[in-house]
Amino acid sequence: MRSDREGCPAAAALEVIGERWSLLALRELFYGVHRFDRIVERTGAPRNILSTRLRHLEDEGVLERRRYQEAPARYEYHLTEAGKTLLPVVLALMAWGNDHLVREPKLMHHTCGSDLRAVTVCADCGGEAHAEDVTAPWVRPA
Amino acid sequence: MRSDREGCPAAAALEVIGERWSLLALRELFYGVHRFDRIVERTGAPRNILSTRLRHLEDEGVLERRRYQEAPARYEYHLTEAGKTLLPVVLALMAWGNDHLVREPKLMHHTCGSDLRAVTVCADCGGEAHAEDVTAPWVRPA
DNA sequence: GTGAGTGGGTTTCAAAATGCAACTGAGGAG
DNA sequence: CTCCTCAGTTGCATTTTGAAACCCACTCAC
Repeated sequence: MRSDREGCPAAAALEVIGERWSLLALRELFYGVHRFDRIVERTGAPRNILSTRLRHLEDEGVLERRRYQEAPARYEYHLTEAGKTLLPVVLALMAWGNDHLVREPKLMHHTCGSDLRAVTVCADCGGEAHAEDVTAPWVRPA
Repeated sequence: MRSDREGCPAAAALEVIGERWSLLALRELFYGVHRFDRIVERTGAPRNILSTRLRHLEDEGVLERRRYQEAPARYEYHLTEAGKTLLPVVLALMAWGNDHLVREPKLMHHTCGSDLRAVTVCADCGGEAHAEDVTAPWVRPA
């Protein structure tokens, strides 16, 4: 990752992946779609914007550009290890959209065999996380 | 929620909470900060932008405006039930920022007594979700 | 060898969103 | 009176976005 930041981790994360189209591009990488033109088609992002987003994500160490062909040089985009750990963010977003927004919920399939209903839990006790668990120590730098 | 949408649930969710400052405003509501001026101070959002964001989130049914005083009429913002279910999104973002971005990780405390390390699991088997669990049926409407 | 297609972009330019600062308006405190 | 609080709104300059066209190096079909 390029730079350490101060303050709230959520705000820091949003600086990396919070711009329009960034998360949709990441979604495609999780889907296994790695090529520029395919990502454009599937997200609907303008080419020039997607171009700057991908560069930003690369700078932040979330994804890497791999040359898969010389002459003419062609590249594909792949998640780094840090990038792969963004899955919970994408999943949480999908789960919420599934539950509250779309007409016909899309099914995701877990490797255990059942439909994936993603929940966020405490790694220690396994209990679901509640709003009361969040306290507010972070004020932006005065 | 106002309107059913088509296509990818993640994209639909981003239409609701994906604009700049929206998630930081929601973070504050989870913290228990409900007043306009406090949210402005703590997020750093421009007042006019925050104003439009809050109205949008209200329209989408994520939060509600409550009058807490007459003459002069004063309002505070509270999460609706649908809004409260956005916690996993905020938590996932925080967890990732904590792990990859900030210099000194912030601790969150779970009600079970230990530090909250949020993980996303399958509700059925309890196993962690992997990228392989995500398949890609959603192309944007041609 | 010419014309169309592929793939990963960049350029151009107009329209839209953002952000800063100042202002408003109804009251309360000193 | 005068200053302060709170929840905004207004005006205007700056930034970002987005649609469309273009570019370049190559390959493939004719």
